[in-house]
Amino acid sequence: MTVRDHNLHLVNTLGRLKERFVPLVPGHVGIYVCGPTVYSDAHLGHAKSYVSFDAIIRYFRHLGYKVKYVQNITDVGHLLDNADEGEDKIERRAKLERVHPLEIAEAYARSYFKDMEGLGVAYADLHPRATQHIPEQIEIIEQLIAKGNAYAAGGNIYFSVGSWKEYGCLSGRDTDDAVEGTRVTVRGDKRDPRDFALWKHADPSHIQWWRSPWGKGYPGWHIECSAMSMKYLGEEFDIHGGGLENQFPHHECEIAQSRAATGKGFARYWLHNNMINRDGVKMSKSLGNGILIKDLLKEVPGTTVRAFLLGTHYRSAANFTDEGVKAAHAGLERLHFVLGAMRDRMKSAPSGAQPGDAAVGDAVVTLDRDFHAAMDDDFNTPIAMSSLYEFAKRMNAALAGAPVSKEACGAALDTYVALAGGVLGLLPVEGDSEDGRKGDLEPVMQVVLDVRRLLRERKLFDLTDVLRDRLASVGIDVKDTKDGPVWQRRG
RNA sequence: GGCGGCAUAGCCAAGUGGUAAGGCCGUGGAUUGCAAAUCCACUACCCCCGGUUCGAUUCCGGGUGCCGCCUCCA
Repeated sequence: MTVRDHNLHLVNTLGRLKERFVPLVPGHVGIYVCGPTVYSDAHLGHAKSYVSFDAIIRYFRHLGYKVKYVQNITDVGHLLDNADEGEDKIERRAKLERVHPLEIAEAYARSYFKDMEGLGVAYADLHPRATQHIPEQIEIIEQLIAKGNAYAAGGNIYFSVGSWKEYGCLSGRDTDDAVEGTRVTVRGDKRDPRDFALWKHADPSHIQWWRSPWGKGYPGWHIECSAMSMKYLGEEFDIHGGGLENQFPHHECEIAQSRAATGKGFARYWLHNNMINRDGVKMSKSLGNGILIKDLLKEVPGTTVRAFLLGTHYRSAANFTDEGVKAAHAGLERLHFVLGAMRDRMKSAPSGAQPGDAAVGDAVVTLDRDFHAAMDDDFNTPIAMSSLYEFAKRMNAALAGAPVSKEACGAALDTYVALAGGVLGLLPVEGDSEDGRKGDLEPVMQVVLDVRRLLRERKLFDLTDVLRDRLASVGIDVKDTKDGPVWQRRG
């Protein structure tokens, strides 16, 4: 498989510049994206992040790259951000429900994957778990100690930020100033307030702990991603992605400890997706305005959620509003309509050159060019989607005009499906729900529509309209097209 | 308190130093027995105040608002 010609540029947080993408190994892309900490159900913030990266991964594959996508599952280690006692989120939940922490992690990991399936997000090639990579984490810590970048204090191991001059290269933070400006005193065992834990001593109340050269304990938050990304992608790899909120300190710490341990460059391109708000305000548990993915999917199809999310650039903050979702849904129906129109036409289109082929060919060429230009420009999905709408408009017009050949229509269909469906995941999957739910009613509807046709021929329109209204009242929409009536079940 | 980002039509949202994509909604038209769908047309002086420039929505400074991170901790 060869890689298609492209001019992909992406904004690298490391350096804050738009750079041309050049893979470490030609034809291959290694990418690591920070996965969820599985202690509760996934919400819209997760959806924004993982749908964005899903489109990015799909685009790389579309270009012909062999992609190795690694996304971790964090099942240990994060501490509650606003708790005084620094309690592990998963352990806290486990204690509440009186089960083992891994049961919590397992349950929510499943829930997460189910949500992602609902959103049409493809699985990563590997979903490694933090608790299954403790030895790898310990090994890195040992390397850091040996190189003088980490030290033991009070049973804990800390990374010495002062020993690593590049610290701050990602977030662009002048850490010295930051420290100066605060009244922070060096607390606990740290030599420097900027230092962060690589390994924590486990006190008896801790449920999950592991043996280490430094006694019973558990890993710090940042070290897991260094261990898992480098294990599966190498000490230097192409792309590291994640949410903007993890840029500092999480990713900053990852870079420092990884580079210090290996002497290699770690990730070459850093991609950060922006957040999602609701009605202009952030979503949070305390405000009670958060939305769980599984709840939203009860209201609207996954493709609608994708259309809404991809309608905003991944680096821009999205604003979730009910109206916005409705708009995304309505627009998506047009994208689905033209798909159906092309598929229908394939059944009847003649072979051999036809007068309408030029218009179709034009629409395809324009779509192909504009879509790729948009995605090549830092994965600009909103622009890519606009090229889809432009295509739909042209294609609908073409199909209503001069005859179109099967070949031309087929080429248009293939391109459209590859881009709208394959890359952005906005098209219903073939053999999806719709046909299945229609199946059992098909013979009955044939009878009903046949009778209605006879009534129409006799111009008994009051009766045909009653029939249509009554069908609508039981959730069946009938539309009269010039090729005859079509029907579908709503909802 | 500190650092960084954003602010575009009723809603969602791209983008550019030279008078602003696309989607939804709305209006008018074509088509239709009607409706739906489809197609065509129309709808924004880009948060406020200064500055740079021949010219700024796009650059700089200030203000306001919102978002993220840090400030307790990993």
